[in-house]
Amino acid sequence: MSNRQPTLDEVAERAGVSRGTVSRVINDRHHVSAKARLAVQSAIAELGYVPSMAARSLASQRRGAVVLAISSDDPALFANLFFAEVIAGVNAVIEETDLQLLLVLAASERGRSRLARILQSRGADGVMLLALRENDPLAKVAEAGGVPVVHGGRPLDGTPRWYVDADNRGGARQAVEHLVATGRSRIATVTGPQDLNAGVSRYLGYREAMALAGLSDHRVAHADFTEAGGAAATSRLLDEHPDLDAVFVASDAMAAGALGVLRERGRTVPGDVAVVGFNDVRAAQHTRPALTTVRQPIIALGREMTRMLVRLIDGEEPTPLILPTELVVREST
Amino acid sequence: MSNRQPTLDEVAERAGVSRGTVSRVINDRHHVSAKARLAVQSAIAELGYVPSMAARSLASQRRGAVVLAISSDDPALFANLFFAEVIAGVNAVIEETDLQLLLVLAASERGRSRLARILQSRGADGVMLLALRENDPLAKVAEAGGVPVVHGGRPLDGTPRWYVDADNRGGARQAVEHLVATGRSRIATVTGPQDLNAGVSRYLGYREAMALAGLSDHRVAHADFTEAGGAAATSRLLDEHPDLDAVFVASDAMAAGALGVLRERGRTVPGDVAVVGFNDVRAAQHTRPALTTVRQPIIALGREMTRMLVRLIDGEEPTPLILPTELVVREST
DNA sequence: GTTCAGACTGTAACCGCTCACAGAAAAGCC
DNA sequence: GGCTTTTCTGTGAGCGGTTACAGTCTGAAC
Repeated sequence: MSNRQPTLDEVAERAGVSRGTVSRVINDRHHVSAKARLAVQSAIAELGYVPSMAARSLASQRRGAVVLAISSDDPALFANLFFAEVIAGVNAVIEETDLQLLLVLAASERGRSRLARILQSRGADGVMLLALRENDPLAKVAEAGGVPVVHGGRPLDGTPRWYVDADNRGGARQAVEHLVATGRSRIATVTGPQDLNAGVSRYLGYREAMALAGLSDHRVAHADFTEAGGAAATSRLLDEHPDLDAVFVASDAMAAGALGVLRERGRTVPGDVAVVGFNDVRAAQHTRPALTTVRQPIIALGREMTRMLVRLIDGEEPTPLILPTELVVREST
Repeated sequence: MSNRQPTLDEVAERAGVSRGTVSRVINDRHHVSAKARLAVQSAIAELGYVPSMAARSLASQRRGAVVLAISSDDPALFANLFFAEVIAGVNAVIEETDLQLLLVLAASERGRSRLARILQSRGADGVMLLALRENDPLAKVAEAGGVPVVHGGRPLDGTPRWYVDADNRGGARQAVEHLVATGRSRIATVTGPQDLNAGVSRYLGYREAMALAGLSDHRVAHADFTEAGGAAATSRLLDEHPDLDAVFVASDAMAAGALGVLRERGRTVPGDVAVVGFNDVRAAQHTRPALTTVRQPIIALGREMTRMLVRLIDGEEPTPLILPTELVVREST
């Protein structure tokens, strides 16, 4: 059944031309007469010819594939809507090209060496990198591969040449400004991990907005982007600053935890305390009260990373991109 | 910087042997003297040699890659923890091999033809298929590729030769038996879509358990696995069968909807009505009351699919696999 | 001391495509 | 019509491996 696929030579013979001409038609090159092109095209159609990736990439020295490397291989961490949405965005662009998408989950040493092998075996024409912590060795591995690397989100240490990031700082500022505008002044924040750019930038945005509004920004608790962490941080916040009337929580998961603690502690939301989250994950609509939050264009992040990488592969020189965020006001403010 | 990678010939020369011998060492074949093997190995280490995927797959006619095809390219649908967890499981096994993982999101015609191209260009040694609805054309495309195909979950029409599935029927039966054991007898069910195997099997399990317990299984409402659908179905159920004292809901998302409706209608859970869900998504712990549910081993699903595919590629003949589910009792029963 | 099986090694023919180069055909010019 | 350009086409040498085959070398058996 699995009859040998036809080869370029068979197409050439059938079309009555030479191998070179068929190759030119396939790769849409100039210097092919209309007649020859037509003959080749119909031969291809009749034979159901599809060029062999392997032969093509051996001869041309490019691979026709890119890798999406995610710095996480703990299933619990990877199993995260964020990644799923990024992948959806990446896929949307990949589909328009004839590139293939290689997925590498690479937080461990093992995963990293897999990526290194792929790159060294000329296995990909480019890399997209996601979710890097401070000093993540994955970045070095990727950069050493000799192919373009696009970062999703800036790593904390140093700014890579090419990246796409959400406007974390601006979004945080927006959120806090909204709180100020609705009459809050003793505004606290629960931050994300401070070894992650998103954590730092959102905290920075909070401080900027507070400074601009002439408010004190000392009501701070650091957490880790998880629901439990958010709950604990909120608890500390209430202990230390019982007067707070609003809290900007740097992720929706943490905000869910915060809402729970506020309820337990007898504070009404948004009556006593207004709450703003960050990310706009689907669950944000289902908290009670529904969460006001900053929407991050995650799918667009994936899409734009991929566009940027494709441009790099084509030899262009794109510039880094910061995607705008958007405040979504619901019931919690 | 991107200095040409060393080739096999350079390794051969440095080791003072022929190309063939180097190849044998790399592929761990017999008939290589210890001396030659050692010389080659150190030459490889010194040169940092990594074989070229492209050349190797051209010559050997295998690709060193498998594709995971997901029948969904609507970002909203794909952005689903289910898929993320499957991918995590797949990755865990892939990491142990030297296979690469190609991801194809293929619900549309375009996605499907991409998969077809990959297979026809001998771009993969095997395919894993996920989330097929009745008559999903993706299945045909995959089967036509001439490489082994492993299904994740049985499609509704026909049983594929190789698949891994969760024990949907058994899990449903377990759930209902639990309700019976805790003293319920007027047990209703909200089903999933009946063009999806999971929907049908869970309904079947419900009916089996009811029959075994000698109870009537006529309290049924069909829905679509979404929260809104589950809410609407529960509403209908309460209208038509106000006497029900328990409901087995075929997914957690639908169960969340059901809990909302029950609360609105003034029924206490589990006092008046016990509720069991299915899947054990993370959110199930956060509903109020926390949801009793059937845990599906999603990561294991990905893992076992991949193991099965690897065996097939190695020429073995694995048998289909049904993974056990597990009842997780929380507050709603 | 032959003979011979068996372990090792080298050789060379592919695998299916790309691409630089050279030759042929067509077009443009005087 | 001859000559130069320009456009098209064929040719052949790789790309970097795998693998069948043939040859070499060993030690054991006779």
